[in-house]
Formats: sequence, C-alpha cells, structure tokens
Amino acid sequence: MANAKNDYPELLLENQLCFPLYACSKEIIKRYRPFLDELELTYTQYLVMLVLWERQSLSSKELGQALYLDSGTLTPVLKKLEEKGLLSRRRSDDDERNLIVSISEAGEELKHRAAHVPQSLASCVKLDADEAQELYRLLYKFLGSL
Amino acid sequence: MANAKNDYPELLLENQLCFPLYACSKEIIKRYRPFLDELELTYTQYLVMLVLWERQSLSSKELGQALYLDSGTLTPVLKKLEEKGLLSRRRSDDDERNLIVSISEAGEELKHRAAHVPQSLASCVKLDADEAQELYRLLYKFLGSL
DNA sequence: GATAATTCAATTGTGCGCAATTGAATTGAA
DNA sequence: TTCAATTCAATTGCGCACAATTGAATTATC
Repeated sequence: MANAKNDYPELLLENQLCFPLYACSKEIIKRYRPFLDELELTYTQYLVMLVLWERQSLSSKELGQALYLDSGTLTPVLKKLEEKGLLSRRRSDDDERNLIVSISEAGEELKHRAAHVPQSLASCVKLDADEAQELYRLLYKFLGSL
Repeated sequence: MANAKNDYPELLLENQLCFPLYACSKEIIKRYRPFLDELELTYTQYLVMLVLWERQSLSSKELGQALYLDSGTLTPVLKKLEEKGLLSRRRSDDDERNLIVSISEAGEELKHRAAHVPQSLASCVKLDADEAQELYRLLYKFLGSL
C-alpha cells in the first residue's frame, strides 16, 4: 500500500500556503466579534465604515475595489448600514448607474466609539512589532501579485 | 473640521493587519476555483479531502480541529462529500457521539487528479521561495498566538 | 447506581461572498 | 443618429461560517 503521507507531499495540508491564510483570517475575525458587538457592527460592516471614516463619500464601485467585494455582497450590506442610519445611498447626478455612498452624522459619531478596536485586537496577537510589520509587507506583496 | 485622515490613524484600513489577511484569503480561494471546478470540489470540500488524503479515517471532531471548522459547517459538507461517494460517515462503536469519517476508494482516486493543484496555484503567486517561506512561518506563528 | 455535568453531531437562523444574470444608463462606432 | 458594446447596481441561487440551541451518549460525582 502506498504511503499516504508521502506519495504527494505537495498535497499535505501543512504544505499549502492558502490554508494558514484562510484559518488566520477566520480566527482574527472571530476575535473582533466581542468588540464589534458593542458597536452593533458585523466585520464586513466594520470594513465599510473604516473606508467611510477615511473617505466621507465614494461610489459603491470604489468601495468594492477598496475592500475586494462585489455588488452582490455590498448591496445588502450598504442597505443594512443605511437602515441603521450610518450612511446614505443616492445615485450620482453625473451618471445614474453609479451609487454614491456617504457617511452620516451618526456614522461619524460611531468613529469615536470604534477608536479603541484596533488596540484591543492588537492585544490578542502575540507577534513582535517587526514580525507584524514583515507579515503586513508580505501580505500586501502577495495581494499585489495576484 | 477635523482631518478625517489623521484623527484616528489606527482606524485607517491600511493600518489594520486583519484586512490584508481577509483579502488575501478570499483572493487566493478565488484562484483555486477553476482547478477545483475540474474536480467538482468547492474550496471547503477540498480542504476536507486534503485531510483525508493524509489520514484515511478520523473523527468529525478531529477534522474540525484540523480545519478550524465547527459542526455547523462540517455536517452539511461531509454529507455532500458522502453523496458524491468520496467518503463514508459512521458512528464510532466505542462512543456513539463520535462520527467517524473515512475516505472511500473514489476519494483515493481523486487524489491523483488533484496532485497538480498546488503547483498550478503556485504559478499564480509571485513571491520568492524564501518570502513564501517567511510568510508561511509568520502565519503559523500568528495562528498559534491566537 | 442515580443523577448531574460534559461532550458530541446535528439543527436553526443570520450574514456574508461570489458567480451568473438582469436591466438600466452610458459610451462608442458606423 | 442609431444601435451595439460597455458599465454599473441589483437580484438570484448556492455554499459556507458560525453562534446558539437541542438532544443523545458518555463520564464524573456522590
């Protein structure tokens, strides 16, 4: 009988770069939950708000490009955030195909309550600052190479 | 008016380690799709098969620990893979609470057709071997620290 | 040996995430 | 100018992903 451990070593779970990416992503998102629950935001909603806290107004398409999300994901998330009163959605005057997403007063307020989240998360992660820096650099290089 | 770019620099999307993890994970999974389509596997099903190609038989709980997945995710995935004939599910004789998942003949066959997938994926990624190695190391350290 | 606590898979409900499609608005080419 | 191609958001359908709960099986405590 073939040695299942070694006949295709490239198929070992531990030899796939994709898996730790997938696992890390899910695990870190789980760590956000208690902090985001306080803000009544899901992780995806939080990402949208991060962009809006930087750029008060932008098109749905630009938002999708920033977050690597398509309209199938964004449309319902943006509708939910509008229901919560954190942003407004309107069509562009220039081009009615474009949806302009703008942060509301309440959305701006929420920024102050969210300010502690990154620091709270950082305390869950036990990486040296320079290792975190290197991980960050490699992830962006990886992302850029795809 | 406050400078929205700088009043909470820690809230900038680009300053969050979580985001490139999340984006890389999603993008890399997308790259798998054309190759996994040929095998008629989803990414999650592929992960399950990777484990089974290493360990021909194990409990659902062990599988969940290996993949960081809970029963709510695994139960329907395992049922689907059983329907496809790639594995079998049975209760443990020792402890009826445990579900034993075992690879089938067809599941073993599929391994040969999957053998090229890691190499095909690697060609999508433009990282030096030592950078990939370092990324790998940091991701596992990160995962272990959570 | 009764029963309380624990440990499982399974179920339920919600929210993505995305491929594929639709339909409206705009742009481009003849 | 007409009509074909493009570019958008929105919709549809499917498959996770996971929190919370349920109920059965097992283990621990008394």
